[in-house]
Amino acid sequence: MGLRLYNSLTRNKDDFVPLKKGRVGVYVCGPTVYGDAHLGHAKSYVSFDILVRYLRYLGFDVTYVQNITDVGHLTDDADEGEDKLVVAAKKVKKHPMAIAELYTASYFSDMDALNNVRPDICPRASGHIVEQIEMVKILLEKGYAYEVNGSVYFEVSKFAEYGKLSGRSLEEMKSGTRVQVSKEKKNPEDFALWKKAEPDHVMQWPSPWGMGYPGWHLECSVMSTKYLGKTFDIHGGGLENKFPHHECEIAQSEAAYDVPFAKFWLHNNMVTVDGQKMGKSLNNFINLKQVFSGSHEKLTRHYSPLAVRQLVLNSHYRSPLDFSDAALFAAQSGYDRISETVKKLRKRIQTTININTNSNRAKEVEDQLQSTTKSFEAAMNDDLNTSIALSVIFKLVNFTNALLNDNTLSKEILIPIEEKFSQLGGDVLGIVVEEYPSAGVGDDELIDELVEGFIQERANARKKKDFAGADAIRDRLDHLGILLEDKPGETVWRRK
RNA sequence: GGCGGCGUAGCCAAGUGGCCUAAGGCGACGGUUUGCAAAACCGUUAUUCGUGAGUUCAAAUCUCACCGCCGCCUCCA
Repeated sequence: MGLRLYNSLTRNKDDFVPLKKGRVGVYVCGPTVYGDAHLGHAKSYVSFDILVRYLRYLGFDVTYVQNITDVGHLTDDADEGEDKLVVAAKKVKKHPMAIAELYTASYFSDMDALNNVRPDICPRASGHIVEQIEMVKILLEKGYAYEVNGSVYFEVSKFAEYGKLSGRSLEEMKSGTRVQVSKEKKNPEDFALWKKAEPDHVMQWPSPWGMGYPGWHLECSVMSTKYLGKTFDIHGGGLENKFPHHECEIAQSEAAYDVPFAKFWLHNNMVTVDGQKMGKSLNNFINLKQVFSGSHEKLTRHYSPLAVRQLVLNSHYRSPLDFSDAALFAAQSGYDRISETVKKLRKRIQTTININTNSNRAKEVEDQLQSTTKSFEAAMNDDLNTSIALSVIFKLVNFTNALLNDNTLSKEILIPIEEKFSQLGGDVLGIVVEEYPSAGVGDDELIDELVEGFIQERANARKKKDFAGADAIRDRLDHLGILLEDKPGETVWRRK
């Protein structure tokens, strides 16, 4: 059975069949770059990273497009508020584009740390103003939009299928009194395609309707079409953008081109922090950099980026995920366990002399790897059930550790296990990496030397049966976050 | 007010009619190992899935009611 994905458009798990055999176009709503990436970004982009990685594992040639929003999203009401980038820029007295540049770099650095593959194309909204103006022109020509006083609005009632994604009817929306009515709009549900800019507005461009800037839904329609075509395979984004953002994208694109927009709509769920909604305007969000360094009052320690990744994979992308210090701690422990096993396995492969001494275990290993692959693919095929996929990796961890107790294994038996870890845990899930730092992360030689010195001292004490002295050394190092482990013939250390 | 979702062990979390006397991880406890630890391995840790009623041969999974939590409807991944 092949890959099935939950399609928000059909409200069903549909068999995934690409439009063009062997090729898949994926568009994911990217970040608005006016602040550091937070836990919500982690869940969202790890989830879609897994989609892309798994599609590639299945052999598809994937084009992954993720935009960078550097203009156009406003602070409060869709058509009345300020540009968020402008607000952030004013605070530090910089040009909005400088803010966009700063946080774009910050975003990629955090996503790299989470081991997300880079999208193939990361188009900027500000770099596609011309195309956005073109699309507005088409919508005006076709009678789906109207111009008022230098601004252009999309007339929602002209698009019969408006609401098909979010399941809202126009009647419902009309009854909702919370939509602030702009006096320029014919109907409250109409949305801006192009907004007239006041003279002091920093971000503005010339257009047939005067100086202005694009509406907040337009960029995704334009850039997905430019790089993936008018109809493409998968559009992903956060659940909170299902309405109105994605609904408006569909309306604009299908009205303009008369062909279906995205075939599959995937929505990932939200994160909470200690059970509370995390929102940019609520000021309770935790940045990824704070998690990686441990510098947030809600955190008792720092956590590895890949532990955060593992916590995301521990639940399903369509389930909400609650971040808490305890949950992060658990994910870190689990991540460390997998890492230690893979390290141990690789070390054994390196040090094992290549003689076939215990080939009767080869069948056992082969069976295990086969069932691992089968269970893993079954889980991922079922709407990317990473929680089960992760449990399959843990079963392989358990199997491997038990196997490694046998000292008579040949290299040939161990190599396929390592390859399986690298493929499923590495290529697909992204939590097994090619190179692990030898000891503590980022430690310089000085620390290495110092710890080795203490280990030597302790070894001398132990030789003399001075266990109190030996324990004192270990305790002091433990206090500094350095763990000693006595292995046969050597003592190794790592950071907590 | 309208729309949608969730409530599973100490914690995170999968499962959505029979394979469930409910994956997996963390934690805790016991054992093997160790000078003692750590790591690893073995074992224990929900007879029960918010509460109550119903449908069914069969329910964590379907229906209804109630309680609690959350999201969207306004920028947000």
